[in-house]
Amino acid sequence: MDQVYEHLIVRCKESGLRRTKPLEFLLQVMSQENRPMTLADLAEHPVLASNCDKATVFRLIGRLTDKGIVRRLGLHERAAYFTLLLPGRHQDFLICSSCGDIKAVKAPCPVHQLEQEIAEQTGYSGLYHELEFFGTCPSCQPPSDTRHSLSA
Amino acid sequence: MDQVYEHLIVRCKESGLRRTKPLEFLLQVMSQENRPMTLADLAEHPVLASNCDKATVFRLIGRLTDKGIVRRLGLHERAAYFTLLLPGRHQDFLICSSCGDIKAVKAPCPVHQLEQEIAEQTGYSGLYHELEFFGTCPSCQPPSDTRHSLSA
DNA sequence: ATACCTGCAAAGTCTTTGCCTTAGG
DNA sequence: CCTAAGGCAAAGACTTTGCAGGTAT
Repeated sequence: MDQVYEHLIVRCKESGLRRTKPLEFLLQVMSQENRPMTLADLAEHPVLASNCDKATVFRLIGRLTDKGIVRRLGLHERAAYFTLLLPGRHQDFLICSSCGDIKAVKAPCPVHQLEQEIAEQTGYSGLYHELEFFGTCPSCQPPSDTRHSLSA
Repeated sequence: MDQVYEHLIVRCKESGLRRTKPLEFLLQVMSQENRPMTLADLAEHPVLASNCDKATVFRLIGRLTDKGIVRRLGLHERAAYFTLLLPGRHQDFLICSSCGDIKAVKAPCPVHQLEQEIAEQTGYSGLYHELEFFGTCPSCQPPSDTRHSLSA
């Protein structure tokens, strides 16, 4: 836990971020909580609430995301996504982090068995899952030499 | 495609929704696009933009979600979630749709191979994925008889 | 005929930015 | 010293709601 914190501090330094109090507090909170958190979760956490501004947390998160130290979860646009729920049809998605293009994954989803196990082990009911793959689509990749794009 | 539309119309009727123009247009658009869409995607779609108000789309989506005809994707609170990106550590999550509790899934993630295949088949680079399980946690389930909750 | 639904517009909530000050390296 | 980072406050963006009139059943 504390090891994680130290690791993060090092990576921030390597990334050229200045070691400020707010940064330290933020990393401390995130490494302790170890779960996805919203800006509000973070900013309202006692440690952060009493030590730095919401805007600072916001900008820190932005920098950490740029440096690849933090990841923003979910379909990226800042808006809710909705999809039809059709009986017997389950879709997984492939999303381009750059242009935001979303397409359905053709391959069968390999998660159903795990879903079953989780239901049994945790007592959760009405279980379903969402699986998204993120990456950079061929059109958004920097033009290199002779890469064959097998699909658009 | 049109079959899907008809199916949806039927389900809406069964759910007690009135068959209004905006509803028809919305279902038409969603069944044609067949991908996750934001409220803005929907409301700004030519068909909907010229035929109904944003607020109407919003309320329709709400009703459809209540009826289980549409699903809202992602971690549900209306806010972005952030998580640490630690080398060699991948986390999948189990989220309670009712209380919003988020915990990490213990079991190893079964998706890596598929991820590999997708990278090869689509030409996407820098691929990663997010997998979330949603359901109702034991504490949020209506108290029934003698269910053993094997974990909290 | 009535309850549900729509459109318009305003209010709310969370996010994002400007600007000046502070402080890390 | 110089420039990145912080704090405060205002502006933005998307979502959500109130209300009055329309319409499916």
